[in-house]
Amino acid sequence: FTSLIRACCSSPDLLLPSLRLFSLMRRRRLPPLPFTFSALLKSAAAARSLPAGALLHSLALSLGAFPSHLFVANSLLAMYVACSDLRSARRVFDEMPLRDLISWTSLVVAYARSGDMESAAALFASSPAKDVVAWTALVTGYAHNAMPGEALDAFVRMRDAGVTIDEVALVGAVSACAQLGAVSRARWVWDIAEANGFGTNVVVGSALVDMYAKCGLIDDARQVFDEMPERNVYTYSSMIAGLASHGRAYEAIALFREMVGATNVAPNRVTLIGVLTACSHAGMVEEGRFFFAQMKDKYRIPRSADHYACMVDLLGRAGLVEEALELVKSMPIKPHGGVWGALLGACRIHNKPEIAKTAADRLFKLEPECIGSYILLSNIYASAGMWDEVSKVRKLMRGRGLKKNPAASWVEGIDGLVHEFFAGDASHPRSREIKKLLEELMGRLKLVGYMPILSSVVYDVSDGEKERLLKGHSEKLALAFALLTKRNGDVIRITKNLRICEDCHLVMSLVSKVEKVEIVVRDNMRFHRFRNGECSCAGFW
DNA sequence: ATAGGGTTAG
Repeated sequence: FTSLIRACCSSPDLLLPSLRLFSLMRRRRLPPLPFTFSALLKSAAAARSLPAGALLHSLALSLGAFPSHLFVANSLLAMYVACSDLRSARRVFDEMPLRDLISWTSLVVAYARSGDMESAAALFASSPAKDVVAWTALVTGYAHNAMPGEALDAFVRMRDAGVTIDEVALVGAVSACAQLGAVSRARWVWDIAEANGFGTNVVVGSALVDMYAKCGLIDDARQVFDEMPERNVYTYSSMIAGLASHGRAYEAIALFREMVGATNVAPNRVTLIGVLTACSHAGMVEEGRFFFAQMKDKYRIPRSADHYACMVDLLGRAGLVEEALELVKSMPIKPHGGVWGALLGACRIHNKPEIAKTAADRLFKLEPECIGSYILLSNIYASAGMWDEVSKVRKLMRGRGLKKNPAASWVEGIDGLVHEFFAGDASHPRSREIKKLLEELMGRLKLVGYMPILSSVVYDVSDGEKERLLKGHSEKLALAFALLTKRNGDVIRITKNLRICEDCHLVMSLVSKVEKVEIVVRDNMRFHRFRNGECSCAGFW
């Protein structure tokens, strides 16, 4: 019976059969083994069924399997973690008369999944022993909670502690590098993967593809992809999304065609998001419509609100803002913030204050705390010169206690350190030189026809003041610093937390030509690669 | 016989 129940724990659909086997076993008066409970609890965990888990918990108590058996207690703990019931997990942990490393690690994971990395780290620190799995739980916990710096730090400490790194441990570090987007650390992690032969592992390889793509090294991502001995839906989805974010839509679509035509790897909803984003970032409206139409029947993928958001983005970016609005209205499922946000973004590009109002009103209800939509709406009104409306939006923001998060850019220096710049900020030690270089650079650009795009400034101030504000944009400061410190042949890589503005985009293009330098900017939307006066985004961003 | 893994969207 126990073997049969164990065979059921692989699939969430087999929870009921395994419970039925258990009751049959009880009717025949066969006493359950501790392993029987472990197997049953694993089924409940796989099905994420808290009711079934709690029932098994009380049965284990009454039949004496818990808390006396460590394995059963650990299985209970794992079940509560899988069902994201942190409190019950903690209670089981506290009631255990004996705990091993597995119990400690399970609870670390429970706290990490709940987003409480402080408690997770404290628990990890007080755990009496730490093996590679425990360390990995800490590293990936940080990575999952958008704390990539801490994740890498923990990874380094794990190595220093003399723990042998395996594939799973490395994946956490790779994912952290993807979030950081820092090239030198990405190379370092890749070296570790190579040295240990981990690159052939599908999960590590897929993570590396994603990491290189997010670091702006799309050709390296492709190389890792091409050299992988085995690829699955994650690998393809990462590569397609990476190509999409770099504006290489044709390659993304070609890869998708290869995937569905020449492999046994079935695309999923994430893959299709990559494909639709690729179309969007290249203005390929007809192709996007085609893939969107094919999703349900050809690939058996239901169209989610996320897919609609991609379509709204695609249509809206291409100037079909009214059609995008009609698509939202025709949706069979409830549009979420992403859908309205895409519409609002389109209104910004094509100056549609009325539709913007509709979209923003929905967003203010759906995501009242999200600052982005207020700023977008206010900027749309500002470009239309509707200053009264602008101040109304600003007032609304103030009333809700929302503060704009400051624009910032980062660039990795040759010292390997990441240098941070805020808009109009003079705190960098080399700020004077940066400012001087910018002045001189702007002068030179003007000789080749550069005119500052004053409309990129959304404040109602004089033209002179607008030009001064433009010069202080964080990505320009980062650019100047990079020009000041770079070696010949270096690619300048800048990361920005917000979308790059039109004026900075123009300046990057011109500088790439005048200074004969390649510049890669990662903004919050995508990558821009500037070479010889041209950007890979071809104006779509 | 129990613990740790990769992708997406304004």
